[in-house]
This record gives sequence, structure tokens and C-alpha cells, in this order.
Amino acid sequence: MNNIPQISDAEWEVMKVLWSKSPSSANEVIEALEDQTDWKPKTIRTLLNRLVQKQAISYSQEGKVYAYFPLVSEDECVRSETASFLKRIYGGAFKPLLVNFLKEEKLSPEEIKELKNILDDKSK
Amino acid sequence: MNNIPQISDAEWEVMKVLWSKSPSSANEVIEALEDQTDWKPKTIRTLLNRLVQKQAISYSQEGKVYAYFPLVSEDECVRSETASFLKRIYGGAFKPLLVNFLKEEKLSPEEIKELKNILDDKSK
DNA sequence: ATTAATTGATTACACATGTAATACAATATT
DNA sequence: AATATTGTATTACATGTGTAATCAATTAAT
Repeated sequence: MNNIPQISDAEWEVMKVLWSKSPSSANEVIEALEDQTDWKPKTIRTLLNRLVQKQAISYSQEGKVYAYFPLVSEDECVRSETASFLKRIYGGAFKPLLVNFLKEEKLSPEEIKELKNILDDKSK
Repeated sequence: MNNIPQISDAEWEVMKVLWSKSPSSANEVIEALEDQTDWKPKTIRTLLNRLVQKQAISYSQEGKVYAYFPLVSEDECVRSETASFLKRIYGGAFKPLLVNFLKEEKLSPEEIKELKNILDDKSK
């Protein structure tokens, strides 16, 4: 059931809008993306159409316009993308990614503390 | 200088071979990938050519065959891919990825310890 | 009612990618 | 020398993606 479709970079931006607020009309999505991108409205409509075809989203006729909503949850997609990314780059092993990134990422003391708390929980 | 070229999924497999042993002839790469993939030799040669065009690898004429070698390091590429992945999926924030994954990944006690050590170092 | 504006559907087009096959040139074999 | 083999270069072709424009239908305005 939960076959997550391939979602491209540009499509992902559209998904983020719908995950944050749905249902949304095409115009609402277009408006939401106006700041972050300089895509023409037609471009965004194309992306919406492709996402419908991929069954990542769907819509219902609300009055005269379509009201789009996601068919897949952000969580599922993030998990799926992350898994395939890990597989691709790190051969599926999570730890090397962590080590690699912990070493160079700037994390605030609070964040470090939070992460340590999570680790503490896990070791119980 | 360090403009990392876009490396596709299939190309990445070829890069991994060259990172693990270079220089390698086309045939050596083909052989190395025989187990992991069912790509035809011609396919792998295409990938090698594309990587040369992208300036991800280069070659020198060794005797009668080309000896391919990477022009970009694995570390650079991993970092670059990871950064763009993070940007795409997590809006560039590293912590949510960590939190998300720490929660569901199975890590051995040793791994947890190692990660905590890294975190300890960082908080100094 | 005719025209303009809006929204959704269809079409476009270049470049990337997966996945090779064919052409060509140099070398090895008979 | 003619031919077969092998390695490289060029070409192929479908699908995905970025980035829209045009077409068509419906609604709004005059």
C-alpha cells in the first residue's frame, strides 16, 4: 500500500506547502511559493498535475476550484527519501553519516544536550 | 575550485569503485560492478564517459588502455550530496534528521557511546 | 450576448539519466 | 596481409525533470 512515489526536487517544494496547509487551491500553493521560488504560476500548476499523476496528492472540487491535499504523509516521504539517500551514499549505514556530520556541523549547546538525551534514552 | 559536479545514482556506483581502487581500467570497473549490478559493459563505459565529461574523473593512457581515476574525493562528494539532501528534505537543518533517525535506528551500545563521545567533544 | 479573465488540460522543449547498440581504430591472430 | 578482437567514441532512445506556453472551458464583466 505504502509505495511512496518518486518526488522530484521541485515537486518536493510543492509537497511541503501542502503538508503545511491542506487542502489548498492551486493559487494558494502558488502564493505560498512566491517568496521561496521564482517559478511562474504555470510551472507550479504543472508540478501539481504531475503530483496528482504520481498519486502523491489528489484534489476535490471545491466550488469552482480544485482543493489539493496530500495522499502521502510527510513522515513517510521523509523516511523513504532518507532511506534511499543513505543507501545511495552511505551504503545504508546510518552511523557514518552521523559521525561525518556531527564532526562538522555547528550545533548549539542546547541541541547537543537534546541529542545526548535521546541517546541516553536509547541506551536504556 | 571545489565545484562538485552532479553525480547520478548509477554514476555514483562507478565512483565508489574508483574511490576504493584507482587507477582502474574500464574492464576493472566493469568487473568490480558485475556482482552488485547487472549492467552491460557498454553501460558502464557510458557512465565512465559521462563522469569524464563532468570532470568527476579523468584518465591517463596506460599502455593501450585508459586508467581512470577520480578528480573529486569521496569525502567532498559525500559532504556535498549530504548538504543538498539536507536542504531538500529537512530545509537544511541537521538536527531534525538526527532526531528523526536516532529515534528509529537501531544502534549498538558501542555506537551510542561513540556518538556521545563525539557530542561531548563538541560541547567543549 | 459577447468579450475578458481565470482555471484547468494539453503540449512543448531542452537537458539529465538509465540503459545500451553501433561505428571506428588499433591490436592480435591466422 | 586479411580478419577477428578489443577498447574507445559516437549515437540512440525512452523516461524524468525544470520550466513553461498554448488551448479550452467556464465564469465574470460589460
